[in-house]
Amino acid sequence: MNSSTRATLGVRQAQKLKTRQALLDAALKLLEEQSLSSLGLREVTRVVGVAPAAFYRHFRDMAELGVALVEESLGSLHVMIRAVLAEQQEAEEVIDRSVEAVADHVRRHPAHVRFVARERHGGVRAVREAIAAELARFGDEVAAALAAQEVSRGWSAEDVRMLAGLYVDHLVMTASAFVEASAEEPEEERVIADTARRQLRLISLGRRHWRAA
Amino acid sequence: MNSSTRATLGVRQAQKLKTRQALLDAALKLLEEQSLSSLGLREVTRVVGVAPAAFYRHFRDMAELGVALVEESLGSLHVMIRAVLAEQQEAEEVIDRSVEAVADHVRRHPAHVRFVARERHGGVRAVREAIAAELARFGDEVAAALAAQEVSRGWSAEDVRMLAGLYVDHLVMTASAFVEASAEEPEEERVIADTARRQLRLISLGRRHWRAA
DNA sequence: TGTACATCAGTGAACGCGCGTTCACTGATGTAC
DNA sequence: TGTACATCAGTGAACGCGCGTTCACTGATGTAC
Repeated sequence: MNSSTRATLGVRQAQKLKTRQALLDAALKLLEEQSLSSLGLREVTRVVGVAPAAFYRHFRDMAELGVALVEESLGSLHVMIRAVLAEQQEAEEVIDRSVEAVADHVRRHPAHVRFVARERHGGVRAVREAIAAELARFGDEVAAALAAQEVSRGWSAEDVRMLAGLYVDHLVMTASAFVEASAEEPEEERVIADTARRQLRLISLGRRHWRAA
Repeated sequence: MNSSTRATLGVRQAQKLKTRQALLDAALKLLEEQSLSSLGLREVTRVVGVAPAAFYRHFRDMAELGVALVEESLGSLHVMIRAVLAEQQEAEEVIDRSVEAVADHVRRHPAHVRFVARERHGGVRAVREAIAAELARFGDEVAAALAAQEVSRGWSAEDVRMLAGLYVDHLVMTASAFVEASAEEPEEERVIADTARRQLRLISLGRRHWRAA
């Protein structure tokens, strides 16, 4: 905790936040090897080094912790997406930068990416819904950026949103592929990046030849 | 059990297969609401109505049952994919038929589709690997079919495989979307089908304009 | 066909274990004056 | 600044419960003659 946080929140609240974060970190780490619906409250508190009952000072149950993890995981991804969208460059260059940004993001936050991939269709409804809602927001944001581009002149809003969905799905897919490969040979990472780039190039080509209906 | 099965296997083996199938069916049903890594052996045997220890006559553990479910789930999908690939028609028509086939498959086997979507990135390694291997086979098969088409003249094998991967990923994505929507309003199903068709149309357009490198 | 023995799918009781949740508590931090 | 009281994050013991796994068993089915 830095001094400004302490000054704003007081020692007690700062300590509480610290414990909360430790619970989130411990859970995220444990979730590399299992899924949320099988993660135990006691497992998490044991790693953190607090009594099991302390968990309830921060979360009602594991589902609530999961939703907090979704916010944390997709928050950082959101930042990355915004950065890529902000750049205005040649299509080819945007593709290269995007794939590199995704690869980099996965390298920096492998556990977050794995968590989202795993729980996107996982066994905890509240978490699935939180992920779906956040990915839908990404889609809207990408759609807004696409609509502003010259290539989209004459496109219907639905078509732009459809394309944005394709990009977001592709992003999640690529990130999942990276995170699952990372444990194996580094060569595989290059293959995934290369495939992702070619797929994006093909989509970009389809985009340019789309007949505005 | 029909008479030919009984004649081939004998009463005892036929009964054993029946129990095994009952275990698979019960597990699949329970997995609509949870994930494999949290599914208990006792839960499954309780639904079937056999003693917990009977489970071990059929599977070493839940992971092994999960792998059997992967075979069952992707086997039927495999049949569907083959049927679609076998048809030789106009691109537009192939798209419509494919999306309808996927929608139909999800309507017929919702639990299988949900299972694959959930466990594709789930917490059980053996099951993830079984799904990945089977989807890779689908990709190869789709690639072979694409390569045989006129449009692919001059394409490298890698590019064809890249496109096949895009199709398989899109199929899984669309199936997941259908199965998650089904519980809600039927209108949503139409929207998903419509989006899927337009995305496939855009990809098809990109394919036609791909410069053979 | 009938008999004697072998196989083996499923039983039911037992086990030790870790789980989620509750509760009254403690003691450091916060607040009012 | 100092004191008296309030707050509340974290404790530790206790609970009942369902879990996975083991084991010797039973009795229907299969096999050999």
